[in-house]
Amino acid sequence: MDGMSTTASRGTYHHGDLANALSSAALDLARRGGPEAVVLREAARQVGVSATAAYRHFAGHEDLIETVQQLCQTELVGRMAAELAAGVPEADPQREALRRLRALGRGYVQFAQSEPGLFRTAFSHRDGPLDEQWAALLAAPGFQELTATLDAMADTGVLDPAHRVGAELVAWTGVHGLSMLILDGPLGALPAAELEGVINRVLDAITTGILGREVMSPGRGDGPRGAARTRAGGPTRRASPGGRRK
Amino acid sequence: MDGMSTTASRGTYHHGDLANALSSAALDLARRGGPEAVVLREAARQVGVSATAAYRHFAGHEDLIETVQQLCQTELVGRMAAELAAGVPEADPQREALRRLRALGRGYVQFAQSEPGLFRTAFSHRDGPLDEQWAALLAAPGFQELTATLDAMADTGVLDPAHRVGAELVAWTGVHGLSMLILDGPLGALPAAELEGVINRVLDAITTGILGREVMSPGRGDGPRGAARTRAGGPTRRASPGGRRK
DNA sequence: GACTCAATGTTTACGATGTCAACATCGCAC
DNA sequence: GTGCGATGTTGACATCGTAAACATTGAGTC
Repeated sequence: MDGMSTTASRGTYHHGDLANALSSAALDLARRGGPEAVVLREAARQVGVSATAAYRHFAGHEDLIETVQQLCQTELVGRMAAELAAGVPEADPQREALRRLRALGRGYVQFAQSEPGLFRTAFSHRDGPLDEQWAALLAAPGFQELTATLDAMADTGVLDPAHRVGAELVAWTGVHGLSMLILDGPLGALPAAELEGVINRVLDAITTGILGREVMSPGRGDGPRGAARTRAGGPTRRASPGGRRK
Repeated sequence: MDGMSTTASRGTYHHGDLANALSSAALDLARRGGPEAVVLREAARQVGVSATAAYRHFAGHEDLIETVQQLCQTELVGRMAAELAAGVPEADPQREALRRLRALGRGYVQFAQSEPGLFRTAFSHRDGPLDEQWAALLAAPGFQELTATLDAMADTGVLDPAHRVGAELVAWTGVHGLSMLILDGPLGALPAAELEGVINRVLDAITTGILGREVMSPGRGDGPRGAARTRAGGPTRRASPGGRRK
């Protein structure tokens, strides 16, 4: 996807593909040290160019890191899709849908584990307009697969249509919180084997949470089943992919 | 909790309580702008002291921000406990346990919403030993209440003891992911009313996920129950990281 | 082919930050 | 009172983001 890009001691005055080279270098920095490691001067240094040259292609540090963030998000959904494709499909449509849901979740968490720097960068706090920040992610294959999978769950009958609405957010918040607590929270201290158990436990709970049986104890008839007001509206109206570039 | 602390133009050469004053000032910075706003020189400036004076009380910037992080975590659990105390107890022990679980979750998310800077700082990435970073949080009232509540759920029978193990992490990861996606993710773009719906939807799902009924569709006898390998019981030996100290 | 000029890089410089070293001032024990 | 350790201050340095002024190049145009 990139010729030689980074670390090129060129002889020509003009680089030829500085924008991409800088992005790649910055992405590498993010991979190693997360968002705070993305430093403009260092990226320029690695590309073999003066620091201020970056300003011909990026509005500034903020713009650079924003670009890197997009790349990180792309890698994330890539991993999700990869994990989905890796597994073997099940014959039964219902089980197949559940398998896909889990595969997407695992991909999400595995990406966070294997690329902590990129994951943190993908979700690092930005100030700009949220639409532009997340539009691409939501429209990307990995997330579209999630919607499709949940639809399949509803279609095949595993998932009560009444619980379909907002289901993507239940899944997303679950795996996201899990990933975050592994990277920046106390879960990072767990030994691998134990952590694996926790991950499975949470993924199970996410599935269960999406299926959403009644909340009150089902083993006893006394509980008024209404304890959970499920008035979740349609989330995330899908943002228009407006292309801005200063 | 602090006398006059910040913004004091003192006449004395010695401040008297610089450590606390700096912590408070830094906490304020975190409140406004999150972890990256916690800048040592600015804190010193607000206290009315030279920048390097801070080094008499903190090892450096890292140490300062680490202290602030602890304070943020304390405020978080405080909010959880407050939300718990605010609600009216239910007579039925089962419903009471469920109410408490939800109150803790709401407190968590509400803190993230009302104090985004503090929340982000509370979970900002640190390098140090994880034990020291999280030991206090896990031992704090707010989190102890969570354990107690889940125990109560198990004791009263709402929660199948088989699903008790790891339940705190299901709850935590859920509310944490929700909070994160609101602050640093796409959920921040949602209008308040819609967001409220999403929050309730996710909190419902968390409860359901903890209760953990079987995963395969129960409405139809065909589905071989076991589709989603619910082998969470594995090595989920309670989440508290062993207390090792540097 | 020489000229023009907009795009692309470079040098220099400024303010801000974290941090160190050397110095100043205070309070408290003897 | 006299030291002396604790606490603050001044000055300096490296690094970072960024702006201004200057240099180099390639692509057209005559």
